[in-house]
Parts: sequence; C-alpha cells; structure tokens
Amino acid sequence: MARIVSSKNTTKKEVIIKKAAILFRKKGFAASSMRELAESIGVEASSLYNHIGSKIELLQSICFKVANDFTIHLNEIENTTSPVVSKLENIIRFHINMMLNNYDEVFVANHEWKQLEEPFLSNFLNQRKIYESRLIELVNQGILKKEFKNIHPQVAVLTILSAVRGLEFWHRHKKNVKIKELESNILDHLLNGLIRK
Amino acid sequence: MARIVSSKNTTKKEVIIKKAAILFRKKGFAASSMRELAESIGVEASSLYNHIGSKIELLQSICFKVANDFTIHLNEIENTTSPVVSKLENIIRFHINMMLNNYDEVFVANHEWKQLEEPFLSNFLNQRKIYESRLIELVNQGILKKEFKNIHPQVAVLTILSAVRGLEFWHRHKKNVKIKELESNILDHLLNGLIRK
DNA sequence: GAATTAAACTAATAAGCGTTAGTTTTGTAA
DNA sequence: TTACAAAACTAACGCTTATTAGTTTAATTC
Repeated sequence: MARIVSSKNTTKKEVIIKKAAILFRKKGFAASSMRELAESIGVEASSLYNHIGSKIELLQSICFKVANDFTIHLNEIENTTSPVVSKLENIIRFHINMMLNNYDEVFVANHEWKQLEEPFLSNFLNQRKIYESRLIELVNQGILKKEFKNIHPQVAVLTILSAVRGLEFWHRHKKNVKIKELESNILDHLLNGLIRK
Repeated sequence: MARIVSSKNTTKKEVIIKKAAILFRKKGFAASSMRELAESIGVEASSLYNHIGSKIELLQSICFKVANDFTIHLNEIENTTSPVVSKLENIIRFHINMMLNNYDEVFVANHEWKQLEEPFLSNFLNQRKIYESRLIELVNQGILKKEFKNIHPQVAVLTILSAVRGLEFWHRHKKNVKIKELESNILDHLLNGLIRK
C-alpha cells in the first residue's frame, strides 16, 4: 500500500496535478486514463479520488493555472512606464521562460483546452481572447509612438505568440542549442522585423 | 437507409476521410468516436467499415497525405535555381495556403500525429525531421550566400514554421483580415528580420 | 496503547468504445 | 425481371472507461 509521496510544500493534490500534466502532455487528455495516471504515481486509480474530484477537474486546474500566470504577468507589465518595445520584449521573454520552466502545463493548456467542458471552456477562451486583445493594444501603442513599423497589430501578435509557442519543439533539440542563445535568437528574429530602423 | 453521397471525382472513402478530418480537428482523435463520425455522414457506424479498415487508418491517411504534400512541394522547390530568399518565400507561401485550403487536415496532422501507432509514428516523425533538416540547409545556404543575416538556422526555421502554424488561429478571425494581406504581413514580419539590409 | 482520521485497497457499476458477423436493402447490368 | 454486387442495416462482442461504495490499512493524536 504505497502512499503518494509529497514533501512539505506540496500537497498530494499538487503531486497528482503535476503527474497529470506530464501524462496529458505525452498522450493527450482523452487518451490518458486514470489508471495510467495512478500507475505513474504508484497507487490504484480509485485512490486518486481521495484527493481530487474528477479527471476533468485536473485539466481545469492545469489550464487555468497557466492562463492566470500569463494574465498576472501582463497586469504587472502594464503598470510600468517602460517603452512599448521593452514591454513587449519582457512579455516575449516571459512566454519563453514559461514554456521552458512549465513545459508540461503550458503544453497541456495550449493543446488540450478543447476538452474542457462548459462553462470552463467559454471562460478559458474568453480569458485568452482578452489577453490577446491587450497585446494587440500594446503593439498598437508601439505603432502610434513610432516604435514599430506600420504593420497589422493583430497579425503581429499572433505571429509572435505562435513563434514563441514553437518552443515546444525545443524539448526535442534541447542539447543542441543553449537556452539563452535560443531566447535572444527568437527575440531578434521577431523584433528586428518589427522595430523601426 | 441513407447512402454516403459521393460525386464522380471522390470515392466514398475520401468522403469519410474528409469528414474524419473535420471531426478530429474539432474534438481530437481520441475524443472522436466512430459513431459520431458515422452520424456526421448520415449512416450507422458499422457501415463505415465497408469502405475503410479502421479508425486509426483514417488518422494515418490524413497525416501522411499532408506530410507528402509538403515533401513533394519541397522537392519541386529544390529543383529550381532561384535565389534562396525566393525559395524560402515560396515555401512560406505554400505553408500559408496549405493551412488556409486544407485547414482540417493540416490541423490534424499537426496536433494528432501523436496518436499514430508504430511503425507509422516513427515514419511520420522521421519524415518531418527530414523536411526540417532540408529547410535548415536551405537557410544555411542563404547565410553562406549573404542573403540572410548570420542567425542560427535551426532557430530561424522553427520560428518560421511555428509562426506559419499560427494561421490555425485565423479561422477564428477570418472576417477581419483579408487573406492576401495576411499572407504578406506574415511574410514581411518573418523575412525582414532575416534578410540582410 | 486506544481512538481517530487519512488514505489506501478491492470490487463493482453503467456507459461507451471499436469492431465483427450476419442479414437486408439498394443500385446496376444482363 | 432476374442475378449480382455494393453498401446499408441490426445486434452483439469483448474491452476499457471514469467513478462509486464499502472495507481495510496506515499514520496521527490523545
């Protein structure tokens, strides 16, 4: 009768959620079973229900934790008086680091949000939409202040978000490129096509 | 007893594969059932098996059709003598158009390949790896020929592929932006940070 | 050491899954 | 009209699913 190991600062629920993120990232939410999850932890499936409510609740926890982290960071950035280009750079760096440090969770939030049920699905999409709108507004400010070229801000934002999302693939190539080098390369690629010369 | 409708140029199998792509894109492969697929076509689930082998075979067809389309196009491009920047532009435009014209299939190939079984999984990943290697080599040529800045070619390729992949999201915003405008915006964003000035 | 609580276990549930077998209907060609 | 083939149907198979109920074990508290 092996118990779920959990140190002082993490509850057993948090252990389960972390393992769920790993499993959902590897196999996808729908293709992951509670038995598999339990096995990866070392208990029976039914034992999980002493700590969590349901499978779908695990997905909810993962998705909204990630969404909230991004929202909170954007709040902080907006409350500074830096140039727009610095703000955008800061945001891009945050995305890159979230992807590298919370790989499983960010991946799951990006790929498995579709499996959320209402009203969580709508909430999640709404939160993401608002986040994007705020980024678009930021780029727009950069254009008005002549920091950026006169591009379509909506396209720019989605290009940036997509490019940063592509860091998913760097978990495959991790050995070949240094993280900091990677970060500056992507930033250079994305910004120098954007910043007025 | 409704029959599967199919015009002269499309077999019933192709109709099923197309509907499968739509369903898999919307709900994910694992979360899609054969009964749902059948319903979207207007027959019973078992009737599908007069035309197809299995559920997983549908995913295989979709994934490898997309992969082959990209490979074939790259073959054609490599057999021309254009400047590297033109080749790359051509490839980016092809990606954009594949995404816009074969949305469901490209989406499924991008997101659901994980659910493939061996040996198809390995074949698919290998084909993708080779494709990326050829793009990296192309960018490398551009650097050697001084057409591009001295960036990390591997990072550049993944940034480009990821950014183009982000066109997925434009099916949400389709009304707001014209396709051609979108295409040139993305190209400008990606290339003008790359091309030597 | 006894009592209590936390958290594991076993067993079972009902529902849904992909797929198959066997049968019936439909469309086509002789 | 008859014969044949294509493609639909119904019914069922065995399996897996998430989840629940009830029980037992382990850890904690008194």
